[in-house]
Amino acid sequence: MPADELFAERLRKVEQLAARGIPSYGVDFRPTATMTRARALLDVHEREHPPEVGEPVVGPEVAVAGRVMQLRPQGGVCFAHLQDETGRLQVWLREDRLGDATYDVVRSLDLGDIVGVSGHVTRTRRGEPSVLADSMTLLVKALRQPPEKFHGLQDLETRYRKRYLDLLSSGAQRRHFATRTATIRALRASLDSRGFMEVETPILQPIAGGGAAVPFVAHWNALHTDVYLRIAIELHLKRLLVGGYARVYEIGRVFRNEGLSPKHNPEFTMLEAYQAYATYDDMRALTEALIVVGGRSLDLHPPYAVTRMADLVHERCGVDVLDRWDDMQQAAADLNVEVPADHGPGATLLEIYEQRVEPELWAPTFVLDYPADVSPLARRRVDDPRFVERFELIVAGRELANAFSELNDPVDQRRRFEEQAQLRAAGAAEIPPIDEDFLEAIEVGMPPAGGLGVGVDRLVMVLTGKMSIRDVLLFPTMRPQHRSVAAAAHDYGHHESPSERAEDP
RNA sequence: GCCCCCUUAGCUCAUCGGAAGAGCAGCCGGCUUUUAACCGGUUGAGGGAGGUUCGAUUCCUCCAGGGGGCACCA
Repeated sequence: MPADELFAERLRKVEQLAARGIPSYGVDFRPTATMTRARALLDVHEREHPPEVGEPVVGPEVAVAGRVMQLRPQGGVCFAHLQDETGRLQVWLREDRLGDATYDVVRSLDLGDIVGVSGHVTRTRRGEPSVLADSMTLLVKALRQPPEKFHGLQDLETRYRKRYLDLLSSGAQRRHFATRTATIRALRASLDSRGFMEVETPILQPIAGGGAAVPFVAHWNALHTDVYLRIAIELHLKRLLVGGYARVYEIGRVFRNEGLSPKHNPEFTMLEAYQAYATYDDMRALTEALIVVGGRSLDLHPPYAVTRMADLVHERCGVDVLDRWDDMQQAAADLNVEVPADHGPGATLLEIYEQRVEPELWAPTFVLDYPADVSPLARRRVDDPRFVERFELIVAGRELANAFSELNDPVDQRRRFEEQAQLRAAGAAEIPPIDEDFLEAIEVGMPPAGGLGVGVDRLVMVLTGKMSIRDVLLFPTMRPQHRSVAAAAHDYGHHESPSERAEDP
């Protein structure tokens, strides 16, 4: 039967109930127990009042509410499994207890409806814990069918686009996303307990800096100007260090105008934390402390391996990159690593590392000391200014964390921004323009500090063993479907904006 | 942006160059301790647009969406 006929059939039931004065929505009902709690009450009752053989169990009275997931009507009796957040429980609906009027409602129940049931917890002849209903109230008539009751929702696209269907038909999925929340809660608690202050900083920015990524553009009608969605949190948190806070962090969404992949979602959750009078060595300790909070099944117990990038490349590729610094392009060529000709030694070294070393790093490893020219916000090493005090934590070939001793020398910072600006002028759209407002803040004086960024989604992927970032996002970004795009364009009307006038690259 | 694969009923799955089949859900009837309840009856489908063919769901082209890979990705 086509979807619209199934829909019409349920709507017809709503009207029939209404004709008899029975509402299908907006009915107040106060559950006194969850499904899990009601089961527990039955267990306790049976322990304290062991039932005689053949005698019916009459446990405590409860009121439960949930979605109808299974229906087994058989004439004057009907068994249904109701589901709430905690689980499922059978309710036992009898015509002789409910009366004709209510039992007519039972006869019209469909899978997916939400009902409230009051009665004593008991156990049926087959031993199934149940609520023997003294009353039943229809709370919601579902107009659309839930997914197939046995196989659940299989279609990946539907599970991503209509996550509510995925969740309501899969307790495993509900538990899975609860672990994501638990992980984030643990990160927050850990930072709070270390004296970090959680803050909120702007998402709409005139210059989206703090990283290298093409930003999303938004239009601000009142000011007739475009603004950008942030690509990182960094620069505002550093302004707060200037302002005098010693330890700040934010867990929030950042946006990068890039393609989709199992490891990339255009919007994702970043944790950034900054600590005054600390270095990247302190950030390493902090990273270990944070990761172990969420790390359960995986072997993520610190201490982790610590190696310098130059040493890793030397060991794994047999190339002494420090020796061949001025010859790095040739070193890459020798290793069959393709590098754009305009890459300097540092960028070339990073390319070699990312292609040849990083994918092989499975056990948690801190990779230390990145080239300075690819790390414009990090402090140079005193002993070798070609490198900065920066590390990434690599687990299973993925970057989980990125941290450095923050650059607080405003003169060096300006010089590095200007070098970056040259790359931008040469066509690197992912390099942000110089942020004078940020430089001014640094010029007021930012204490030496360590900073840490953690890709929360990737952390959750590692902790839960998921291979796709879509599986740790409740609502992953999906390509808009045509019908909704047309409708949205119509709803919003047409506003000429700089972003619309700009050529799409 | 490129390459490969996928799209059959509301859901879960079959089949096929020659009348598209099932389970669940739905509808009608039966059933007062069921468990993916059961029994009888019954409605309903090839993502979209073209092309090849006597005939296309099947073969071809394009489009859309999805999955994987590449590119991109501090």
